[in-house]
Amino acid sequence: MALREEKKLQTRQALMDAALTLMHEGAGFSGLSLREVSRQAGLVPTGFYRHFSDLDSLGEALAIEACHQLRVIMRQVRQQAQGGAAITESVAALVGFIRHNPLYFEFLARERAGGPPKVRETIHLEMRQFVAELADDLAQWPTYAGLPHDDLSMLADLVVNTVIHLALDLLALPFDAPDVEHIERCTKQLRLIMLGAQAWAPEKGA
Amino acid sequence: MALREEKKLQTRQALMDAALTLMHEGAGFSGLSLREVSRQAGLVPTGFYRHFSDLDSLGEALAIEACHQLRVIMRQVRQQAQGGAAITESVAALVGFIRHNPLYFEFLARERAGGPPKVRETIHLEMRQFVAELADDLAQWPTYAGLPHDDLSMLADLVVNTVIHLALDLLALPFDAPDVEHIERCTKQLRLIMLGAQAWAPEKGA
DNA sequence: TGTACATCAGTGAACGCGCGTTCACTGATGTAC
DNA sequence: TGTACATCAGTGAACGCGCGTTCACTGATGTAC
Repeated sequence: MALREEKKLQTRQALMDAALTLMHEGAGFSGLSLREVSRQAGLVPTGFYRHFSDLDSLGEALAIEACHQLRVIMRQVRQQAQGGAAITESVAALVGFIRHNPLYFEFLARERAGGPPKVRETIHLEMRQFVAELADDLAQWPTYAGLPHDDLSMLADLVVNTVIHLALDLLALPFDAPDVEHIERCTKQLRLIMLGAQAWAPEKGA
Repeated sequence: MALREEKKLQTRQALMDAALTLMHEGAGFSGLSLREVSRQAGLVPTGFYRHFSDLDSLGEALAIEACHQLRVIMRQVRQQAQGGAAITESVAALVGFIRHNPLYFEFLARERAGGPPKVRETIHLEMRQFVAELADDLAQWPTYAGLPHDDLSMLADLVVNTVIHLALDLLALPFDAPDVEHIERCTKQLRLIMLGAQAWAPEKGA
């Protein structure tokens, strides 16, 4: 029962890749058609139903997988950061990951606001999870240890936001365009946020 | 030639409103059809062509109008801010505007990342304009007067971003849901950013 | 003011097309004995 | 190991439907005289 199962998973992945590829070229997930995606995956339209009940279901699978990938990346970046790397290096690492596998990031960035309700909901829940994890991390730092949970969450939200905005900007550029400007701006913004947090901490911790 | 022209403008506006209404209920601009929009506007499909050459052209018109509205609002909010109002009041004013006319904001927030290329481009250009205007404003403040133009632009970008994120969150909520939490978080974030900017200013101005 | 003509926003029929979904099928893969 | 049967990923024909777009039209509004 191994060979058959494996081939099925491959086809399923081919469908997801096909959707991402078409979205990259076109007008977002809502603009896709079941036949178009199946064709791109080298599958006859009716074969689609062996893997997903409809297009929305594929959309949810994409949202879940994209969030999973982002989570893995965020964990690595955070581990680097705990190893003492500065903001500059963390941002560079994130940019590397984005450039390495851009299609899932593009999906997240575009459908977070513009996608079908179910997809938006899935992404939204995952994002809250990221923010919570980052807030827990920040609580470990001596500078922010005294902050109430609410404030840590607010800070983490601001950081995640700023980074997502960088991702959006990078994905909007052609693949070979110079991106130094955007990366530097984001790095500065994060440094400014951290300065703000330091000024915020004693004020609130007192 | 006044009556006819006026009626035509009314129908054009009806088409734009129809598109916004359908987008609010459904899956974004890419999910709209020309016939659907025309029907919602009380117009026969072929009548659409008297006003727009195709759906994308309507999309561009929506982008331009939405940006125009946002610009007007931002100007008012900034004038209030120059009158000495604190961040809290500025945010409250912005929230009021968003709640008062949410559909154009929803269009901007959703299609900024997820829409067709032309629409994204239009919104992107307008956003850069906002950021530039805000940067000019900030340069008037004594605290930031010494900052280089790049840093002001970076700061303005961060502020605009944070506010847009608030708008996205508010629009994702049901109309009558409690939004105090989000508003407070955004207000805190802006205060933190301003603290960061104050710490940043002498560092760079020296 | 009245008349004859021009404009043009909105109509309605018609077209070919890609869509999502159904159904019965094929044949390779997996299982039982 | 060999055989008979079960499973099920992928096929291909067929359907009814809404789509975008064309075309010739109608009749209210606007203009010239």
